[in-house]
Formats: sequence, C-alpha cells, structure tokens
Amino acid sequence: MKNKYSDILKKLKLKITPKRIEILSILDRENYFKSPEEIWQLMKKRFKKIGLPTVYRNLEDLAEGGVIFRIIHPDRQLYYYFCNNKDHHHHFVCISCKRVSDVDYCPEKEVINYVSKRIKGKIISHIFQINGICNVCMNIESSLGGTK
Amino acid sequence: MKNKYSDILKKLKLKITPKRIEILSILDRENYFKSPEEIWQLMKKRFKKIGLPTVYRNLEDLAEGGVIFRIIHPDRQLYYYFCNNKDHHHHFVCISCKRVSDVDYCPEKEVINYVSKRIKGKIISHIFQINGICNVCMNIESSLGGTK
DNA sequence: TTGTCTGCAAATCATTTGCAATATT
DNA sequence: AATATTGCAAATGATTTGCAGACAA
Repeated sequence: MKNKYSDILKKLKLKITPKRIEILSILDRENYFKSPEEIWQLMKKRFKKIGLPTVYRNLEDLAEGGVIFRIIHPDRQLYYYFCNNKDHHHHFVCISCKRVSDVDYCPEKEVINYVSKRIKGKIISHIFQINGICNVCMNIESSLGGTK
Repeated sequence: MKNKYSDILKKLKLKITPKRIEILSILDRENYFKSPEEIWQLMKKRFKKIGLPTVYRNLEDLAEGGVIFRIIHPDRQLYYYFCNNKDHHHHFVCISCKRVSDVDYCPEKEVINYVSKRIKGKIISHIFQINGICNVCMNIESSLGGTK
C-alpha cells in the first residue's frame, strides 16, 4: 500500500517523504474533497511540528503533477481531491457533503469542432465540474420529510 | 443604449446608479474578461472618487443576478465577462489575450443520465470553460515565425 | 422620506515567500 | 556530499466589512 504512493512520487520526481505519503493517504482515504487547512489538521496528528506551508507546497506539487485534482468552489479557496482513476475524466461534487464521484465523460470532443471551425481557435485545456446533491444526501434530505 | 443597462438593473431590482451603468458599459465594450482592479482603473477616469469596494460589490451583485459571468483563472483572482447572449451557453477563453467567445453548446444534457443513473445524484449546477488560443493570437504567434 | 449605495479606512484570511535547518538520495 | 524539503515567522494581496454620509425611488 505504501508502495502505491511511493511510486506516484517517484514518477513525479519528487522525493519520497513521510509527509507526502501521508497527504496522499489522507486524500485517498475518503472520497471527499479537502482544504489545505483540513489536511493540515489531520497531518498534525502524526507530525506534531508540520507547518501549513508544507501542506500547501505539496498539494500544489501534486496537483501540478496531475495526481490530485483541484475542486472549484465559490469559497474562493482551494480544495483538493485524489482519485485512482487514471483516465481523463471529470467530477460530480456534492455541495452538501463534499463527496466527489468520477464522471467518465468528457465534453471536449463535442466542442473541438466548434472551436476550430467557428472560433478558429485552439483548445489548450478545459474545466468541467458538475455540482449537485449526492444520493446519500438526497436520502437524508427526503428522510427529513419534506414537501416544503 | 443607456436604456439597455437600465433595464438590466431594473430587472435585478438594483437601483440605477451611474456607476453600475458604467460597469456594465465597460464590460460590454470589449470581449475581454477583466479583473475588479482593471475595471476600477477604467472607472476612475469618470468617477474620481470611486472606491474599489464599490466595484467589488457591484460586480458581485451583477454576477449573482446572472448578468455578468465569472471567468475561472489560475490566478486565484476573480475576473468578469459580460455578453449579450441570453441563452444558456459557455465560454472559450483565450489565455493569451483574455478574449472570450461564446460557445453555444452545453454538456449538461450528456451527463444528466449518467448522474441520475450511476451516481444517483441530482445536478444543481455545472461549470464548463474552454481555455485556449484565439484566432487572433494564433496568427500573431505564427507570424512571429516558429517551427521551434 | 426610506432604503439603498458609496467612500473610506481598516480588517480578514487564504496563500506565498525567505531563509536557515533538516532530511532524502 | 549535493539537492530537495521543511518549519517558522513574516509578508502578500485579493476581497470584505463597518459605518457615516450621499443618492435613487
């Protein structure tokens, strides 16, 4: 299990430090997106002296390496999410519980033509994120009773 | 022409102030996304004493009302864009010159099924933005000569 | 008039940076 | 040993807030 994260770091040419392993492990543990601050709090359980900048720097490096993903949030704050899905994909984000689900569909191919023909431009990247309510939260909601 | 903006503000139940008119006019003038700071600089030409918070507050209100759009940018900074397109649509953003072009295609319908069947969730909103190089910038680029 | 909008000054707060000490390879 | 990583303290900088005066309806 530890090897999984070591391999990831090795591929990114990042040194294998216990803190990086722990960050990946924390994010991999649950399908929720997390803020640097939250991750820092969890890290402090194991590393008494860890600094918040370390968390920020590592999250940034990992996201840059494409190993974790940034979640777009109105908070004007960064959130991160790890998933094992190696193929290009997108995310469904529950705005209630922060759970993330992979969406194995990418709209890029639908607009390549549009962009090249009509806009005569070249696509470099794209952002696609679906926000909503996950099934768990929908059930909670409905069990709270509520036509109103 | 002035009526266009007044009507917009009226619909949003916002008071019709010269500053709001000017913000809309500035954003409507060119197809570029702009930061609050940039807009503020432009505003100061007419309103000597205008404060930056006024710009922030109004941009936020207008975006909330769906009249202007937020552009997602790695700067961790807000940018705004105005377009006359009333139908639901998305944007192609030139990362070189900040020009925005409308994309009259929405991927939501492609994933409604996916989300309801496989994730069993409910979509509330979605974000789709295409980043690239516009035709103007591509031509500049290629005229700079460049196999390398 | 009445509630909204604005300017100003100050606060907030997530994120970043510099640098010396430490850990990884 | 050589280089990358980290902790700490301090800086940064976009955005927000409180409040009293000004303005739109």
